[in-house]
Amino acid sequence: MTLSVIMLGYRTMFIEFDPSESIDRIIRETTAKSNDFEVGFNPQVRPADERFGDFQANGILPYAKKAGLNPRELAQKLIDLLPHSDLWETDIAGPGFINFKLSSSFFKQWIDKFHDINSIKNAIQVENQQKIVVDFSSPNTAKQMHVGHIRSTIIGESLARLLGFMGHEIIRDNHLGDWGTQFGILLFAIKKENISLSELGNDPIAKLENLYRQGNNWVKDDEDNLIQARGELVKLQNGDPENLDLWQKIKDISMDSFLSIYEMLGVQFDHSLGESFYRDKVELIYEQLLAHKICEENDGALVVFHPDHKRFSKQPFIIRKSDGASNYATTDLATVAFRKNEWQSNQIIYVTDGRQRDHFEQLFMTVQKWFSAEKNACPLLKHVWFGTILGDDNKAIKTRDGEPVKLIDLLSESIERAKKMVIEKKPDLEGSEILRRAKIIGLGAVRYADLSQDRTLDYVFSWEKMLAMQGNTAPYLQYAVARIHSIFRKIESKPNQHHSTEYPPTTDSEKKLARKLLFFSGALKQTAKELKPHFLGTYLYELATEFSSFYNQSKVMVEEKEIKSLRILLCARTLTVLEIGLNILGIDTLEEM
RNA sequence: GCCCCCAUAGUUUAACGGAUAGAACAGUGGUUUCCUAAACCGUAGAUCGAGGUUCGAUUCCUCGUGGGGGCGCCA
Repeated sequence: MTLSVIMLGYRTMFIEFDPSESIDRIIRETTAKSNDFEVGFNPQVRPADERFGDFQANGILPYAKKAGLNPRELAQKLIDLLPHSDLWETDIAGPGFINFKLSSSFFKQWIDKFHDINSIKNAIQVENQQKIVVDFSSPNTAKQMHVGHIRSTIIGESLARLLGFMGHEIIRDNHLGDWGTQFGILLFAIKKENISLSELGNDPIAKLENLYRQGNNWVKDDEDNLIQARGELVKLQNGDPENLDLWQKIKDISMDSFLSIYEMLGVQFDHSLGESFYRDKVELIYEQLLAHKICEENDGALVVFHPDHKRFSKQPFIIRKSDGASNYATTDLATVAFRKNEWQSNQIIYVTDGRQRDHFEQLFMTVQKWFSAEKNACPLLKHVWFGTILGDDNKAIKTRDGEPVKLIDLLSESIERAKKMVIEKKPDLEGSEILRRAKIIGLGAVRYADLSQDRTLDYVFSWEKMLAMQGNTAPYLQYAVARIHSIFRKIESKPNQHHSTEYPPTTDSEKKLARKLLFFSGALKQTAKELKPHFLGTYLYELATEFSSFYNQSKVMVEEKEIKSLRILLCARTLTVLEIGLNILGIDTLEEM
């Protein structure tokens, strides 16, 4: 084999979807063969500030410090050892950073190679595929979905899409709250008022919710009522036919109302196994946990203490109430076992409000001890928690009269507001088209508002902000997509047609756009690692900004064929990346806005 | 009382222990015979306080201040 063949080999071999992996690999291979570095040297390759290059390797600094070497000299040694490549230039900067500046040849080959959703998807597949249950949304039956459920639904769906895109097997499970105390209260109210469930009118779920609220007041006012309500729950859980029948009807009414919302949001569950599904699986939990001495009787209840934990050694995890009824801790335990033993899942992701962190910490600790005692491999358990949506007053969002905001009302208002924007822009559009666009813009805006910032933060709900055309919003991203489509209409071509170019990115705006495209894989990986969709959102916003800049500076429809072909290619790639990214966030796009 | 989370421009926020802390909105100044100006380009402005670890701290540790949340039969 001649040298030129080897070089050619490098040239094609190293164009990977994630350029930082190429750089990481070549550094590791090089240092492994050198006496100056220990095996396992970590190059710490990161995207670099534009001023310094495209990627940087920071690993020399800590390594040199530990080895008592001069970092700049060591960096120079490494650079000298690296095989010559026409894919990048290197230099040493500051105390010992190694900067990699990718060549125009690299950019050109990269945008040629990752030309559609399939090539990108193939390139991002994980090596160790997992079977992951994503437990999200989880509304309570007998109540309407309200804003409190939107974050779980939107974040959960987005993570499910991302992990699925990366090659994991995803099971979406809607863990309905259909077996808890609220049923005791509701059944009590139904009986007290002598209500017939088949005569609730055209908004049955709203009627039930009012009834529940009324029941809740009765229970609060009078101890006897509370005892009666708890009694109804115990009867239900013991299989009382009348209560079971009522319960089933309530569940059906609730599911109808949930499904209409899930349809709007493009969410489909593989399972909706609520707490009730586990009602005959809780006895085994009590037996096993008692047998392993993981739980104990305390004040009539069955509780788990964790002596090895500073707080949970005293704060109990109640798995059976003193009246004998199960609670959500019980069903959550049974649920883990079911997902592991029946579905063979090796990972479970729970998407809930941050206020449940203690519960999940206790649950996970208990599960680990339990599985260990049973000699069963414990699935990886992750609690993906999020902050609260706040109103103008910086308190949890409520309607004026203090009621929770119904999710359907919120989504409808967003669509209404988007409709006004669409009509203002294109007054002559047909009504159905106005509505189609309004849905995509309005629902996208609500979704993106939730996904664009760190999920652990609370955020203040603002129509003006989420529907703004400027700034980090869904309409801005959708507008970038629409403009790209517009270009393809003008040049009478399709974005998904095969486009190629012999001309590398050259001008400032071409290079910057191409450069931003290369960071897509990094954004996906970081989002998956942290389970935080805002990393992807921030990236897409930066890409859209870069595109808008390019759009203003670099006209696509130019005479020079080479330049035109390159710019068409950049537009097509930008569109592909934006569409993949937005789809993962659950946001639809428009060809025209 | 115990514990958890948060604190970055006027406001909303980004930053996997790395270089001169990056944006957006609101200010302010500009760009349109040109693929959607719902856009783009300038400009000004920030790490709660005090210690510590580190070659390097918005990031890690300790203490303090301020805000939010959780702690026995709700989920």
